[in-house]
Amino acid sequence: MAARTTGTSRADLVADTALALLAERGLRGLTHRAVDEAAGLPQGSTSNVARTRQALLELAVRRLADREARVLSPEEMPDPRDGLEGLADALALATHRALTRNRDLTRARYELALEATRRPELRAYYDTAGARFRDRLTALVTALGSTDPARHVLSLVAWAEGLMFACVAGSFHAEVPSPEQVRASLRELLEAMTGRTGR
Amino acid sequence: MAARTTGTSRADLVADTALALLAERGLRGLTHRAVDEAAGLPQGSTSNVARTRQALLELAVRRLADREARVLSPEEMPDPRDGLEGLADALALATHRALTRNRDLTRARYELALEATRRPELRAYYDTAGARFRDRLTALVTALGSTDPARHVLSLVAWAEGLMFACVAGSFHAEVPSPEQVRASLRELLEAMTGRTGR
DNA sequence: ATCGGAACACTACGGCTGTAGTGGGCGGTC
DNA sequence: GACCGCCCACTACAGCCGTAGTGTTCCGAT
Repeated sequence: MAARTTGTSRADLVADTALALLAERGLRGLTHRAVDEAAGLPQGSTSNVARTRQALLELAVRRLADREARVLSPEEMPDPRDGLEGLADALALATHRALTRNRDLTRARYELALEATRRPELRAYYDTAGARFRDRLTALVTALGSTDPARHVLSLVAWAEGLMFACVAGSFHAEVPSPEQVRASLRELLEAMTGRTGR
Repeated sequence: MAARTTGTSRADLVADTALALLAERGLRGLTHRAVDEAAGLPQGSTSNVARTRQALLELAVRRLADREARVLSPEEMPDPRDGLEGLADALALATHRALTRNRDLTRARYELALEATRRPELRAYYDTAGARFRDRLTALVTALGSTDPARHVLSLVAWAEGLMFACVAGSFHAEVPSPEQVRASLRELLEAMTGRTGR
């Protein structure tokens, strides 16, 4: 649990606690009162920050988008001149972080993604953040000589997303794969996309 | 909604309705009374078939495993002699079906996968079904000359799973990709795994 | 110093959910 | 034909959830 203790506004504290709760107990465990309790706030606090459930979900999604934006920020993106290896390294690192340090955030994201299916207002945040990331990725694979950038970006994102989902929601194994394995698979993928043959 | 109308036992009707509800309204929308109503059964029926919520979830997961087992049955698997193209075709077809005809089933599976994180009893069904499918896939990629079958199977499954999740829970686009695109990407993946270079 | 407003703590309530209990009808058995 | 057991419809109830309302406290502006 353990959301921020200081320095952040009350709304951020509520949002972070909501995300932690989402990761731990799912959508069904996210209630106004549960957030109050988990955050150590007096009863009614969450209700005041976000009166309706819809508002609470939007608060959580907005906060999630904020925190993930920092992780996938341009500074974290590799230099195009680092080529295939640079991109593979950067993506492997981001994936690995999502499964370790930011595991709760990742899990909360999947919970909310499913919910966003039924709440169009939530979709907006996902769509814009996702599109921005994909645009940057498109530029990178194009620079690498991709023969079909749009399809290749979708493929890359799907691969990473599927790996993360499986690790976090346990389709195959609870252990996170070693960064080397992730890098190896990513290199393979990228090589296939650029027509290069593996070593 | 429209679950079965005849021929199936009451328990199956309840389970199918639960799965449909899960796809449409998520875990929060799955309640005993909601199933009664959606299935057109008198109040209390679902409660009798599965008294506790845990029992209802297990019923749904068991039914899901049954229905998916038919889809991913050995008969649907390609003949190893059909080679790379055969495997790519089969996987593309299965993926495409999961996104069209069996879309609700796929969505329900993701809902339950997230819930299974917190309910170990549900995990068992996923684990065994998944392991069986992966074993068959391992044999196929090995026959194709994969240089690292275990990792390659994980990679293939992650790719397909990620694509399906994105299409169903809308990370990038609600439209399902054309089967040709799916096949193209799969061929690329498989070629990379077997060291073959794409034409 | 006073006023106004915002953030906050607390209470209330209608509705829904999970689960237990109870009686009735129906089919198979001696 | 009488009996027994199972499945089923229905009711009951306690707990929790979302949301509205109300009074209070605190702070900045005047």
